[in-house]
Amino acid sequence: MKTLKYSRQRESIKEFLTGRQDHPTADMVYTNIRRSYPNISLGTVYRNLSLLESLGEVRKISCGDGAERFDPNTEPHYHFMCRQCGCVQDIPMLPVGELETLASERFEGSIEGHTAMFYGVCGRCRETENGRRSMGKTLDKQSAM
Amino acid sequence: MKTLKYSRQRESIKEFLTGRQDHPTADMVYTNIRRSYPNISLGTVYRNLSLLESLGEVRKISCGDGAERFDPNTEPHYHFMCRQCGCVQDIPMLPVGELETLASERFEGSIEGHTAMFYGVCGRCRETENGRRSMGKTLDKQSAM
DNA sequence: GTGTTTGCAAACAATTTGCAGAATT
DNA sequence: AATTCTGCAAATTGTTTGCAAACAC
Repeated sequence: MKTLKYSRQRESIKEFLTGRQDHPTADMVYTNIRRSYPNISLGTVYRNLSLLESLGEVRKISCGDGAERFDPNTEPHYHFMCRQCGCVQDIPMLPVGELETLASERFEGSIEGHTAMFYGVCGRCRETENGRRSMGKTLDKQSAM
Repeated sequence: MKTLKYSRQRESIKEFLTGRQDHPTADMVYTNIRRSYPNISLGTVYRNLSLLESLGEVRKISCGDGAERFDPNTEPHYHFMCRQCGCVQDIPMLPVGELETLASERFEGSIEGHTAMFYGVCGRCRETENGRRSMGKTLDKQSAM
């Protein structure tokens, strides 16, 4: 049998994720959880994140910048990624179901869902960009916290 | 200065990609190009793919299944990924620009573009699924060719 | 006690990079 | 001749896994 046992590590990973809306990577989760659990290992973080994902309690999002990101919000919704700072945010709009209808019309497979990713410059970067231009490297990884 | 010099390797990578609509990974490109250029190295394939990408001649698509895929079609368009066999296909529909308008309305950053990925079961898998059920592993990597 | 979860380290997979030599201009 | 590009191998990065000990039930 495959019963699920309690683990404070898993609990705190879930709790940490729930309190964030920046869609952290496994490594960001690890770095932060380490404050409360200095002995937790990266392996445990990965194991729990994928367990939580398969339980449907978190969702994984691939944004093509190397590491996967994790989202505590499992309701279908769209994302935005900033080409300047690389941050990932939620887009506060309802997914457009009609897209799937449109897609199905010309597609021979069955369509069960979809995701969307918007690109551009986030609000914070836009301010900076307006002030002083060309401040060196684009898309530098944001710090662990 | 940063001039671009001809290379038969790059040429053949581009040519190979153009002839495919299955969005191969770097490794698939490598395995196939090797028939014409047995000495080509994986590093060269990666270097050229990202060069071509930065030249805007191919597009990279991340579908969260480990490896990035490459698409010779740089026109904006949507993709589909089969949860059964993992294949990635184009969706023959025009991107819906209104999505960006909708997203902009409630978002403080600037939106410059978007992509969408549909999920479901592809036409070929649907047939198989109807015939005999539960044929073992789901989502097994497709062969290199 | 039985079975699940952890920490650690080693294994893996995908991608990048340094360098000397080959190819292009 | 000056640069760019290649092959090779080593290095990085992100993620997974085997195993003995720790923990939950």
